[in-house]
Amino acid sequence: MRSTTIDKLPQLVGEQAQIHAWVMNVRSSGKIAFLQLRDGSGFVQGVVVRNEVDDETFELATGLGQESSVTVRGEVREDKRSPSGVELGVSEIRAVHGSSEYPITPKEHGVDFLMDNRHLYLRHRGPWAIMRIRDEIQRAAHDFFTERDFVRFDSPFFMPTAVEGTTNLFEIDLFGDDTAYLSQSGQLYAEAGAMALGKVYTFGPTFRAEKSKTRRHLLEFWMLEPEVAYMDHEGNLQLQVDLISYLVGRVLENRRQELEILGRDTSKLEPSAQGDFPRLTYDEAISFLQSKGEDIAVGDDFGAPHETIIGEAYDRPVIIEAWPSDVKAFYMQPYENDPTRVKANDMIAPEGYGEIVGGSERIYDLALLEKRIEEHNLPREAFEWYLDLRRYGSVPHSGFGMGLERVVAWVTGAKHLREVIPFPRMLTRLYP
RNA sequence: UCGGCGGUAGCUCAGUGGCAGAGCGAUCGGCUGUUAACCGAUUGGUCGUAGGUUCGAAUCCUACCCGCCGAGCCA
Repeated sequence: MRSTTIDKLPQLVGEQAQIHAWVMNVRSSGKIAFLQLRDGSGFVQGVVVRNEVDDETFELATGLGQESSVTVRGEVREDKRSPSGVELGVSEIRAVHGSSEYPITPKEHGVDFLMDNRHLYLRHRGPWAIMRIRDEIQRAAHDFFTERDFVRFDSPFFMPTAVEGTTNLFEIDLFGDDTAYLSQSGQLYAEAGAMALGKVYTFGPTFRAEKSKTRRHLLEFWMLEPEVAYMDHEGNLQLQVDLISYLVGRVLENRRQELEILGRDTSKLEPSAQGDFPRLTYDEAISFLQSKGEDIAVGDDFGAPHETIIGEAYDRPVIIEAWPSDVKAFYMQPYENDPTRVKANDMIAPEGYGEIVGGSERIYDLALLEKRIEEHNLPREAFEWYLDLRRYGSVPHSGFGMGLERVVAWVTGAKHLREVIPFPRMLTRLYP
């Protein structure tokens, strides 16, 4: 008999099947036992009836500890009570490996305990659903850029200097002679890539040594950063809206079961799949916040509560553009008619998930970029190669960064970013 | 770094000066359709750490450690 996987069982009703699985839980009476089985592809209930199997098999079934690994054979049966519509009438069980005193019991647990046991907790329904949605979003992003003839372009993780002088970086000792920093963004290198290949995107882990202890921060997170030569601010916004609406659409299309396991209200996601995201200028956003009674003035950056207030006003992500240049990074292109504002935007997710995208048109004039580097007190020598991009055939170009975990958290409805990455790295957690 | 809350059995928690508790888990037994199954029994403790007050401290005091939530910073 050929082995199959649980997700394929609904197509095999009435047939014999064999699966390689783990036992999540056993419920039994004297004459019947129910095995909750999982194999990574899905979940199914195995039913073992005493007078249909030999004594040895029945005793094996009722004695299986939580997370024992088993190979199970039986008949696939339709059953209305099962979420997948089928169950397995077990005729044969082979124990692969036992398990006893499994720490994560079928009752409630605290966050810290589950994070201590993250390597095991990943086996459970909620994390399973989230990891499959995370995968779908990454896969969809690659498809999106592939369809648009982008080239994936990998930027280094060891950096000679800060991309944006403001954030703290992790230092790496290079044999005592030199110091490198872990990348906080692949953007500058992506700009070089865009000049070589036209349309590129980087995707990889980035590191921020910020002592942030909130649900929206990790020390290590994954960022998707497209960069496009000859693309202006308007084109940049369009690309962002197209990408985000595409990602949400793909999850709604291919990961319904996972969203249901998570109890996600999909009606709250559907508008975001349609595109047509609202746009506010920075000044309009400030006025809006003031009208809500917030103590904020033009020139201030937004805090997390401000982002939440704006995000909650719309049923889909909202774009905030035309930022004051001094609250944003050094490389952002000012407006021709108002040099105090830059062609930069944030995209704020609904439901309080905060900023999911930050992007801008980049400065392409050499003199202006040199001036900004000086104004921001950045080490000029580390940026010579970056300035070269403005010396030889400089062109307008734009790009943005999307925080993968922020997007996955929003789409899945997760309470904390640590839930949406397999092994979160935080101020208070490096293990497992 | 700052503010708030917390640390008691493997897990989730109750216990505010007088014998260390419950539910779940685990173990054993029962039960023919269970859905975090149910019923009975058994098992289980450095009350975060150190010091202090007291006849007596999980409980009061001091210091420290750790965690959670929020702020700042950011994606």
